Amino acid sequence: MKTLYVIAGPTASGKTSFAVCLAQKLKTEILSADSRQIFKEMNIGVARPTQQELDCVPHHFIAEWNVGQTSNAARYEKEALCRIDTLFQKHESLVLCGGSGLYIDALLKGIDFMPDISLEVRNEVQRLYKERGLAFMQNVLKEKDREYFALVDIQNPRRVLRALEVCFESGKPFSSFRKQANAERSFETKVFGLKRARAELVERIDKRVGQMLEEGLLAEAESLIPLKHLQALNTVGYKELFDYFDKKTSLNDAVELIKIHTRQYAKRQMTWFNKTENLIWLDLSKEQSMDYWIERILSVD
RNA sequence: GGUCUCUUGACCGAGUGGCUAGGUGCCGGUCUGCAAAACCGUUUACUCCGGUUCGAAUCCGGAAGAGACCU
Repeated sequence: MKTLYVIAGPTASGKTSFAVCLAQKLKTEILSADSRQIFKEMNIGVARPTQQELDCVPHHFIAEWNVGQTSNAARYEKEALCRIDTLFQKHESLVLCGGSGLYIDALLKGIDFMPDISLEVRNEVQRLYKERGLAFMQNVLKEKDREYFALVDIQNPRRVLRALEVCFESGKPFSSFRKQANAERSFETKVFGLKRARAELVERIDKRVGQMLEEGLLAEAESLIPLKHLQALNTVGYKELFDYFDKKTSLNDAVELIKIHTRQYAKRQMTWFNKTENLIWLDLSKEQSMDYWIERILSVD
C-alpha cells in the first residue's frame, strides 16, 4: 500500500528541512500543508522553503494559489487529494509537510460536504452581523439550528456566522451537513509531529524573525499593502508591519509583536497536534542525527 | 538645600472611603470551510511605616524612590 508520511509540528520546529531529508531518502516529492505558504504573493514572511530546497525536491502547494481567490480547507482537501493520486502513480510514498492542522485533518479524515456560499448570502450575513450584533445572530442560529447552537462556541462570531451562512444558503440546518464522517483514503498515513523544548523553540522563532527581516521582509510587506484587506494577509509577520507602515507602532514594537504572535501561534499548533490521532512526537531537542530520526520514521509501521 | 508632582499586578492604565475596571503579556484550552484566523478560561495589584475610620489603593503624617522647577 502507498504511504503518506506526514510531518507536522509547530512553526519553526524545523519541518521544512526535515521533510526535504525524508523525501530525498525516499526519493519522492513533498506536498505542503500550509495555509500561507500556498500563496504566490507571500514568501519571506511565511518561511517558504528556500530555492535550494525547492530545487532539491519537487514541492507541491507552495506558491500555487492567489491571495485573492477563495481558499479554505475544503479546497485544499480536494486539490491535494487529486495531486496525491497522480503522484502515487510514480511514487510508493509521499511526504506531507506543514503546520496547518485543519488542512491536514481535512486531507487525512475528509471534511463534510457543505454547499458553496453565494456572494449574496455571505454579504447578507455580514450585514446582519454588523447591524444587529452577535447576540442577534446567536438567536437566529438558535432558531435555525438548535442542535448546533448547543455545541458551538457561541462567543465566536466566525463559528456562528459560518453556520448561518450554510443555513441560509441551503435552507437546512448546518448540523444536517456536519456528519464528521471519517473519509476512506486509498493510502496509508503515518503521522509525525516535530517538537522542541519550549525555550529552544522560542529561540528559533526569534532568530528566524531576525533572518526574515534581513532577507527583506519589510520590503515584501510594503509591496503587499494594496492587498492587506485580504484574509490571506491577516498573517503574523505582515499584519504587524502594516501597523508600522500606518504609523500605529514603531518598527521595534512591530518586530517584538511578530515574535510574540509567532510564539502564540506555535502554542496553538501544539495544542492542536496534541489531540491529533495517531500522531507520534519526535523531540528534536534531543541531539540526534537526521539519520536517526529518519530511521525511526521508516521503522514505524 | 527649597517648592511642587508622581509611585496601582510582568507591562500599560482607570479608579479616589465599602461594589471583579479594562487592555497587553504569561499560562492553559476550543475548533469541519477565511485556521499564521477566530474564540474561551486563568493570572503574587494598589512603594513602605504609622494614624484616622466599623471599613483605606482611595483621607492624614512620616520614610524611600522618580520627575519638574527654584536658589
